[in-house]
Amino acid sequence: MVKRMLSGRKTPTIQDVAREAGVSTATVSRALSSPERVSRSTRDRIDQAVRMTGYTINQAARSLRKRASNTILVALPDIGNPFFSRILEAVEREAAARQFNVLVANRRPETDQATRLLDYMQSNSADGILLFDGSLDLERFRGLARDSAHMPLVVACEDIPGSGLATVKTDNVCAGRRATEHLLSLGHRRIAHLLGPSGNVLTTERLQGYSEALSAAGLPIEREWIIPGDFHMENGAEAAQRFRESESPPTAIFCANDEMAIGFISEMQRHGYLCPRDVSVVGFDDITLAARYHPPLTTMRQPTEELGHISAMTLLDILEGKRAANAPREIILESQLVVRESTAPPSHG
Amino acid sequence: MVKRMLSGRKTPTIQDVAREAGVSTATVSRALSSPERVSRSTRDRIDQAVRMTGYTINQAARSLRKRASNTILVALPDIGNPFFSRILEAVEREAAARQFNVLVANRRPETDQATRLLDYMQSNSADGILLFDGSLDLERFRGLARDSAHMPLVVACEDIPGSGLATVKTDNVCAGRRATEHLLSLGHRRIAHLLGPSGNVLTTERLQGYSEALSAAGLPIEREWIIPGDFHMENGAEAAQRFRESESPPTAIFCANDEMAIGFISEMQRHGYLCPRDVSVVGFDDITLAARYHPPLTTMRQPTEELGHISAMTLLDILEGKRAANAPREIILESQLVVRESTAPPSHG
DNA sequence: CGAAAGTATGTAATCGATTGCATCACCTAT
DNA sequence: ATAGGTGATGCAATCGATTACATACTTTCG
Repeated sequence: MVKRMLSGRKTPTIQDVAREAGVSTATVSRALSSPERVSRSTRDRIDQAVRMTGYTINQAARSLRKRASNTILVALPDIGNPFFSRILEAVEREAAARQFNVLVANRRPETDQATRLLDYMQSNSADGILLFDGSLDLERFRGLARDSAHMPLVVACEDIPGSGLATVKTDNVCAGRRATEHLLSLGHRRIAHLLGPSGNVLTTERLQGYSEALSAAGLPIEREWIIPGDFHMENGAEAAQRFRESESPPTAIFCANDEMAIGFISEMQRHGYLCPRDVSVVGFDDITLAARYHPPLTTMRQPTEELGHISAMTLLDILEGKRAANAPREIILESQLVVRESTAPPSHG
Repeated sequence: MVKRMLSGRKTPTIQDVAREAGVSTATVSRALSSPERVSRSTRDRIDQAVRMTGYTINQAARSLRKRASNTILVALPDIGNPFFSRILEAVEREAAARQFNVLVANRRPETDQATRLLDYMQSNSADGILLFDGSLDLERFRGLARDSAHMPLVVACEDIPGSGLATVKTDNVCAGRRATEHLLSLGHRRIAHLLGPSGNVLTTERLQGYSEALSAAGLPIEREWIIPGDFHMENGAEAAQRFRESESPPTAIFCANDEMAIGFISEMQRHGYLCPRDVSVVGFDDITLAARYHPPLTTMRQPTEELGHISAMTLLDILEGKRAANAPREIILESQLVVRESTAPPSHG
């Protein structure tokens, strides 16, 4: 009876296991999800039957009935960026350890991201969202949601002040200030800042830290040396051009991420300038390559691993009811100044 | 009737839409998935009702009934590696454009990956797998699967010769040969090779290309200068140490990826050696940073974007029945030698 | 001894969308 | 006028797991 189906059979269902073990499907279901509710002997028979049939649960059926997909959605602005892909790596690790699947949604300029993300939730494809995309209009997103109060959503890296949402981020203002203070302490007085993408909280916070440090040192903030960027290496190269064309360029620059810092240094070196001899550079993130760049990059290290790990933990805790959804908290991680060789005192004060 | 439910309501279902539009659920379902099968007027009423209720489909219910999840699984060895995260980016773009979700599964050393991946399939969480993880024991994986012949699986980057599986890869042997030939043509005679992870097809193929080139030039293959690695920068640094400690080190090295090349150069430079003056280096992949490294890296460019795009297309075509699952084909993309400044003739022949 | 509580299991409704088959109205051709 | 065809729609079974409730049996204790 059993053997004749060996070939050409369908995927075994819980019915097959029940029949094989001589119990009802209810018992099988219980044996699998709460073993302590089933007697030892029945449990053994069921385990045996599971092995015999090669049964695996049908997630779709389970999701339908339980109204939960055991899946989280990770919304990223740029998977290709090592900073985010490292975070994704940590998120995936934590999720896998807790038997959750991870869906990724990269930003797509041509698509309305708020609608897209919402759709994942409303269609029951994901139970919660881990939002790393600072460009999403969160207000609108929550406006669209019919039940935004109970939407399991953890905002990471960026935040919406006063939104009351669970948030995991780093101390960007402070980090921006410390990066700038490092340059000031080396004796630099004319310090440029290469911005992140406009409209991004990260950008404004790092800029604020930069401004605070300059003001505290009694230095003016020169509009001209606050340079637009969007986290790509190309922006660094553009900034380098502006430096080279200037009559009296700054002696240092604080870049809102490492890629731009590398783009900047690379382009300067291509034209015969040396870092840190001619210009000091501080980056942000401490991507793997920063330590191996030439010169090794001074940068504000973000706790990438932790950002991913803790934000995932927070979301999963909410989903598993280990944490009240309406008791949000802001977790702020510390950045760390890593001094390497791309910064030095200015050559002529 | 309708309005009283405005607050505290459940997610609307197809039943709600049917009631609202005064038709059966069957008609609503048809109106949504094959509009041409319902009359113009009914369709309009249904569209209207969908808007009224804010209906979105319940994917779990649909998956259960259709036995398909509209989701693909991307299995990667290392999300954090920019080479793979760029690929993932391209995959996600293609999938999103075709309304497919993307689940990611990064390799986890402590877990049996074959079982894990299979589970995604058998539990109906994913309809197909895009396999970039060269370390998976594919034979065993297919052995475990009860129905491996019909399993929608596209192998990318690596391949299993004779497996008959749909494959998208680059010409690694050829690329390895050309990278080595480039060094030979500059006049190098003692050329080291820094390997990828052992047991990986990529590794053996690139090594084969390297060996072919040396043999063709009538040069011996020195075991000592085939150095183990696993694609991490640290390996490059270790290789550098071996160079420095050698009485008569090679004048050039071909590294199986850019990270290791950068690790190598960085460590050499740290000890006062210069690239390419003291040693020429060829990398592999052409990650974004390669062009901006110092010196800019000579490397074999892999068509990352295309690898992701084409492999995703292939898998999705299979899933959508646009391509027979049993009519597999091997697609081989060309790599391209990008000569920059990390290679030069040896200083003393 | 008998009521109450506890344990193990079964029955059947349920989650929400899809689809084979049946039905009905209307049209056309012989 | 009738048979056959076509197009639009409804009915109800179905996908596979979960779980509230019911049932049967066992243990405990006054």
